Amino acid sequence: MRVSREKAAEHRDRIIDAAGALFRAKGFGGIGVADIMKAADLTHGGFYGHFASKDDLVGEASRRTMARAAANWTKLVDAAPEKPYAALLKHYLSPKHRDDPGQGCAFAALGNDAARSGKIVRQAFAEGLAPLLDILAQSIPGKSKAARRRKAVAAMATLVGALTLARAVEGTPLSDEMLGAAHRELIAAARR
Amino acid sequence: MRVSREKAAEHRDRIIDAAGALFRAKGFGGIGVADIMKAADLTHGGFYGHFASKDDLVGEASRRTMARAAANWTKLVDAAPEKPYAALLKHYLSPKHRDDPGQGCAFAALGNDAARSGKIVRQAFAEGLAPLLDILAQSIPGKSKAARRRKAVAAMATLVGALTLARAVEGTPLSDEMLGAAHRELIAAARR
DNA sequence: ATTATCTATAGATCTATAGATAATGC
DNA sequence: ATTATCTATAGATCTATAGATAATGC
Repeated sequence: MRVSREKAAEHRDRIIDAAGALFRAKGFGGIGVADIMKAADLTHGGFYGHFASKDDLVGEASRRTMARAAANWTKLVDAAPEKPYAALLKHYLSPKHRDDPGQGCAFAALGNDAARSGKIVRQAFAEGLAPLLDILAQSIPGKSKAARRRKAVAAMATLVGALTLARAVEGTPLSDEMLGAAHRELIAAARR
Repeated sequence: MRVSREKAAEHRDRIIDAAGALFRAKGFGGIGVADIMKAADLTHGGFYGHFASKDDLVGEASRRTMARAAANWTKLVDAAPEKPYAALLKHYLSPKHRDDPGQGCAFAALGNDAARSGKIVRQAFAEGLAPLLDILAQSIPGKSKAARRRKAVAAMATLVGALTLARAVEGTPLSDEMLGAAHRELIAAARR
């Protein structure tokens, strides 16, 4: 059956949201169009009325996921104006974040997948990363603007690496140790 | 045609080496058994005489890749006894390493894939990570053994995160900036 | 006789498309 | 009449296996 123009737009929205979660949980190649459509409560064939290809959806879903992350970081920072950096670290390096990749950071969930993707996806990841680095640079203590920027970029690497490794060794004692050590060292680096 | 017992063992070896490179370059799911066998100059069907399943090969190839990394790090550290930590950083965060994932660190190339794998693979990654952390902890300056350990774990997160992100945004200015900022901040943290 | 390898294929899964269906909106 | 969705399927690819082949090594 057909559906109103408004409903169709809502369907497209649901597809992007379902894809955003499933890609992060299983990787770009680990989930098929049919399963994404099933999660959005639509049939497989309808997909190609909304998107030109699966790659097209990969880009859309990645952009939305990263834009939401920036909004979320801004909210976290605004809610803790006296210690914004600590609030970001606590949130990012929590076991809860580690244990729910489908709702978490795109860079920690899909960094390898993006690296293996084409220029368009990598460009989208670069454009999604920039605002997170800006928020970090504004939250982090530091002597000069250049120093804050450098610390922010390195802190992002530590956050993404710690979460990625904590997930890769999940179920072993190294997993919690990874989150704890990264947290403590980032706090120490901020005091420099 | 059949082949000697010795040749068969060499074939198995070649399969594991080809898989080690191809998995790192394309991910566990991004390369098929047929292509791995072709890279090893063998036919597809012969695979199942050497391994019980593709998952079996994933484990073998991961273990070998990580064991070689530990040997390589030891060699790097031994070759620079006066500044072992700096030698490791320079090697790991080089553009050359970024641009050749098939010959590089398994954690930066396959961290996401490992996180989505079963317990057996994650356990293998944990066992492969431990010796790298030990080498880092021995190379890094620090007040106490516990402090060196903590710095080593956090440094590993920074290294893996920086390389992963540099690859994810490869082709944009952020890529080189990521390697440089991680390098400089890790050196600064070691001086604390 | 044993066994490492090869050919051929079964069975599953995945992207993408073609054509039918049915409700919307001019 | 237009168009969003659905059914059905083509074509490609992937893991795994069955059976044939041919060289090794007792």
